[in-house]
Amino acid sequence: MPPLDSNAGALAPFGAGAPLPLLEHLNPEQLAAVTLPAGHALILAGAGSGKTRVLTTRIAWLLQTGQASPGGILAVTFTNKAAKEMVARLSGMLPINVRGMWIGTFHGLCNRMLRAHHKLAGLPATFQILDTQDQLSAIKRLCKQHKVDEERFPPKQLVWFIAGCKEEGMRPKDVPVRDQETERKVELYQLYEQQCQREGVVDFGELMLRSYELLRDNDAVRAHYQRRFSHILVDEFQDTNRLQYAWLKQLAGDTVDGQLQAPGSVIAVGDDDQSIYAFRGARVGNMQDFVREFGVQRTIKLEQNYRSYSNILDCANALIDHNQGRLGKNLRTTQGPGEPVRIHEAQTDLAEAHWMVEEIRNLVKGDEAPRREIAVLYRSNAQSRVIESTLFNAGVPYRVYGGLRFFERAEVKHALAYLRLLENPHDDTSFLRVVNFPPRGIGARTLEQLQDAARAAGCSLHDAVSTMTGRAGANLTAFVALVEVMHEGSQGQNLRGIIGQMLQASGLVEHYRNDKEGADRLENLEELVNAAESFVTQEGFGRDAVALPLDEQRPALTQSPASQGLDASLPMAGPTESIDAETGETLSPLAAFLTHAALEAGDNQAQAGQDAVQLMTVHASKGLEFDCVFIGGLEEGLFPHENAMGERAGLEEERRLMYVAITRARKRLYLSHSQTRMLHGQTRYNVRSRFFDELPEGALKWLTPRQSGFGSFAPFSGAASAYRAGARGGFGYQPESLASPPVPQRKEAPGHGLRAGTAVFHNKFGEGKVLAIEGEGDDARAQVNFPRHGTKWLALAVAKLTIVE
DNA sequence: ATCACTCGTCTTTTT
DNA sequence: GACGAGTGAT
Repeated sequence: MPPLDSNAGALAPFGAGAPLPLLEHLNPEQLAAVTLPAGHALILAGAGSGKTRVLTTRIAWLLQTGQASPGGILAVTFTNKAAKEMVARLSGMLPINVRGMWIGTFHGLCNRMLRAHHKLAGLPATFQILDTQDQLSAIKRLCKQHKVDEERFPPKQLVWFIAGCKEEGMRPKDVPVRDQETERKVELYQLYEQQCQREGVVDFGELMLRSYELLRDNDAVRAHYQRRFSHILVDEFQDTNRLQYAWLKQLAGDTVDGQLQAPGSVIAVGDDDQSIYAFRGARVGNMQDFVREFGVQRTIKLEQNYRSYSNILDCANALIDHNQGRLGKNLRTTQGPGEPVRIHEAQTDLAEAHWMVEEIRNLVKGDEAPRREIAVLYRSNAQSRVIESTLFNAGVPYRVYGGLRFFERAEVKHALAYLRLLENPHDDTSFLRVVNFPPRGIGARTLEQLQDAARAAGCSLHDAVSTMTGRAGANLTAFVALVEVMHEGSQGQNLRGIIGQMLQASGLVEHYRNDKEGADRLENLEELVNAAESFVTQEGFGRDAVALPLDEQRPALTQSPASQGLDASLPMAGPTESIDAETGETLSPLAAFLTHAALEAGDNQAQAGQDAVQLMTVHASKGLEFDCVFIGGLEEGLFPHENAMGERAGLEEERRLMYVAITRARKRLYLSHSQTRMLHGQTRYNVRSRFFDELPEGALKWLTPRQSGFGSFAPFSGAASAYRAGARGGFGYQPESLASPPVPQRKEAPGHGLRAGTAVFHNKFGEGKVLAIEGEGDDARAQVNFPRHGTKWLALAVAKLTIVE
């Protein structure tokens, strides 16, 4: 989409001139969605139907035609990635400063609202956000303090319980108590809330719930935002939970006699067939509720798929048709049938991996697709191990999505904990995290005493330090003094200076420098300084973190009449001055950065840029697309997963998951299953997934002979279709007899294919050159020289080295 | 305080 | 089978 021509003609109100360039190349359904008249609407956007394009073009069109000002739009997504993408595309379409617009994640926007009205929301101005790790450690601490039997009430389960309550919008008093166990949990929920309040921290669920309550309980605030946001757009609506839906309703308007009086327009974009997050509270039913409660008049289906060939879409359509209660949608394409969907049966998980790698190499060799356009998808993370090692042995570069992200790494969290103490010394979670790290002679017993003292006095650990005596007291006092010194040293410094100073003064740098395995960690700490730097400059320390857009961040449609007199940066336009008074504050760069770190964990893509095969779970693949897709482990018990097969809802979600997986592929799709698989250290004999029987035969090509109807007629089909080896030995079920043409069991001989002079790539160290090889098999080591990190000996069985061609 | 050992877990995950 | 958390010994 070319950038908007900024002459007056192009900005003429809708209908006054030639068709807008913005609207070119849209199909009729897309055009209808983009130019919907004011009013609530549901857009059912199938996979690959140009959903993001429609969403962003709609916003651009609203702005361009003067129907909305930047400040009047609220667009909400689930992930930072999606929000960024929307912002990027929008700024490509219009010469607009999108920074001050309310485009972001649910949590990001809630945070923004709470920062602006922190007093009304009952929070300190500098409240910090607990991530899941922090939340768990806060709960553990609480459990210890209240002598909770952690056998009966595992902290993890409590976290889950509390998060679940909040997702349903329930405070402790709202939770129905059926039994003693629930009663105790509710009690702990309440204690946890008190603890968080005392420490000035909120978890993710709290961010959402507080923001909802702020709107619900405060007429002036609610009225203000309702007036302000004339256009609300929601992405991935099928993934919203009850609370998020309720939050949207508050923003949209007030309810009279069960019907929402919402003058503005709410556009919900989603796909019920791609709802795969029920396990974390997503409620597809919100789509039906939305239609009913908002009195939706217009529903538009985007069924034209621009991604895949029809064989692939036929599979997707046929599969999902087995689900009940769908809103109903069928993907179509004008592309031809393309290649058949290939199906392979392997004898073992290892053989399956070998087959995949062989196919991948052929694809790359035959120039069918670059490696980055090939994805291997799996249902559970455990499956990645075999595939990774096989790829590694074959010297095929690959990249695994998911895993530990930057701001979740231990050393980074340590550093952040120090920074948080600078902002708020009463943050006990952070206090405990670093009070003895690096070690300074403050042991568990001392901390127990300190916690008792703090509880007795009803104060923070920081304030309880003064009650401690003896050597322990002296050590604690020294720590508090250290924090105080760091705090004073940070005055008048920029963010980079503050962090640099903290890294030195805390002893973190010293500690990792003395640790022989600390090099990576030191590097990550340096990276933290860089992250802070780019946060301040490029990221413009703004969208999520700053209290509210201030004057210098005024977003405006430059040269556009539409923006005149309508200013996104005035949150409190209108007769609500009493609230207005609250909004003049900005967060310090440090506080803003800490918020950013909590709200956006960063990615783990150290090796971005490398042309590598993409490995990820099916969940992680949502929203992505690839030329060639492999889906492995299509076996009863694994996909569909055994834990989900019990009830229809669970099985249907598995089927949607499969639907998501299939629709990732543009050109080629490979499905595979294995007769046996190593799981939890035991070999399991698996039956082919029922999903194979739900695909249209005409679109398939069986690479290995199909065992007719085996999946459905297995002698032991049913809930427990996966059998443990040994438990059923001698049942007459011999994998050998059912085996298809034997998969060549190639022993990966020398495997690594490295020799002196080979150019290699390492996830951490980048490109380097092999100097020497030593040992064989699992003991093989290579000496590699990396320009940036010097020469290192790396065990090939451990280090991820790929050969650079 | 640090290491070595056992024990338990093991579907999916963003914020 | 493999990893992390928690515990006990030095």
